[in-house]
Amino acid sequence: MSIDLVSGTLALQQCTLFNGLDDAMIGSLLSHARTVSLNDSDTLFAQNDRSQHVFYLETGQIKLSRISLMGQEKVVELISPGQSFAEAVMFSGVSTYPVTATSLGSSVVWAFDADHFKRLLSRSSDACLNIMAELSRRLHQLVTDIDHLTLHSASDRLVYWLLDNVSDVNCGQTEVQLDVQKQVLASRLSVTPETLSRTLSNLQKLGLIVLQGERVRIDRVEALREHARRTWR
Amino acid sequence: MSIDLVSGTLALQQCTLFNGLDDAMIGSLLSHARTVSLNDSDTLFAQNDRSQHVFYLETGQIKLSRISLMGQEKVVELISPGQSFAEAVMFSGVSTYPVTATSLGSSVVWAFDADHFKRLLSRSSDACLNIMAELSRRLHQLVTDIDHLTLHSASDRLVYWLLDNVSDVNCGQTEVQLDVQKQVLASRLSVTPETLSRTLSNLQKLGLIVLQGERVRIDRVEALREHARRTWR
DNA sequence: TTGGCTGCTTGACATAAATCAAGGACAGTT
DNA sequence: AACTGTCCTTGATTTATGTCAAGCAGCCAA
Repeated sequence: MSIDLVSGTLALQQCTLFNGLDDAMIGSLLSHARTVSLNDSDTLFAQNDRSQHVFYLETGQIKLSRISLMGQEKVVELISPGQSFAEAVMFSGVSTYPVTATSLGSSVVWAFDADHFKRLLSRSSDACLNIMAELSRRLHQLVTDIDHLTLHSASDRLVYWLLDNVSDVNCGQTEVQLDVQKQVLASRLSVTPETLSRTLSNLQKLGLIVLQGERVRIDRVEALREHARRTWR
Repeated sequence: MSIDLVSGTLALQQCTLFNGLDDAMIGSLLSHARTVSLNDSDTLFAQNDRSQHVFYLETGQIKLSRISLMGQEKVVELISPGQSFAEAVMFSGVSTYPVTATSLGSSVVWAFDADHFKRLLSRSSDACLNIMAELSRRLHQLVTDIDHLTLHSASDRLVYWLLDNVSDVNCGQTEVQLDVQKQVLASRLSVTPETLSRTLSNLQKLGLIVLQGERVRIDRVEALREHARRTWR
């Protein structure tokens, strides 16, 4: 299905991957793009599939994961609406996706032809600089991830994730919407669902959070932050 | 100190970060560059320092590490001669280094002005595409690192590292030069020096490697590879 | 209601790796 | 040779987290 030019342009301009491109370029991209509708747990592409597209998530949620040699799955990243993904593959010379993209719930993504995109970029170093910025940000994010995964305990990783995902802090009190299944979050944090469950209830026992089904209430954000800082084990 | 134009150009052309630039551009970069000589454990820049340069390592070895809130150090990357580093910061808009760069032994690095470099890039989308490729490669590398750090055991991580660092395979037999202190390697692999020591001697007991001081001999590379594949725990 | 999903929690147990602590191997210096 | 420092190894012990297994809660369909 094709995408409405006006609303499409508006959407892409908000996305770091595209915002160095002028309207004509975006228009050209959109006219070659198509939308893909996915149902829950549909895979958009699998690890080692030939990579020919760059994607933008319009609605829904996409899980990027890797399957290890032993068949274990690890969630590498969770994509939210408005984000682009699979752009790094396009430049790296690798011709297959290094991860599997699965839809959580139903999603709508836009697929852009990678070669076409690259040709456009070769005409705009402005856009290139933007993309380099985006790639660099992701690099830093990954370095921080490694940091958290290796330097800190399961409990700390959870706390960092919670603090990174607070929607809004009002006088030190806030809520976090877990909008993923706990087992997905567990994989993202590299712990088992069991440990995540125990860690959550432990934090509750400590009076740092209150569990309310899909949400987690944090009464004293500072106290939680302090906890992560102090309990380095 | 300034850098010889001819040998400098030759060197930079070998480095992915620079090989999209034409000779004139490289010349311009070199004329603004300066060399920095470092002694063992000198720091080139520290985490949170203002970032103004991009670096190329001529000789020696550089350790990029992060200090966590609790003062623990984690080695993020080891730079070898011929590699560039700190280029991601330049694009990301962040104005401080996210890691600390320390010299292991004495090193010589070339420092390039980041703004000057960026100005050159804005005139060559060819060079940009090259750099994007390089950044993407690093992204994939980091994703793989996370994979190894979280999906596999300490022993597996060591085996992967050894296999990644074999110099040359002759009829299934080869050697790995550990050219870093074991404690640095341990940090890179996110284990304690004690565990690394035990793991190494355990692999030796299994007849998979032979320890020879600074080097590790691998008699049957395939057997080692098989070991990592089988012992998923 | 009943039954059958699927996801979450909880408990008992196993284990890899960290920690704590001591000793050994070198290399450099006096 | 003896001293000193740094790095590495080895052993004993602890601990966080994974594993296995059972039970519970919510949800949908028949």
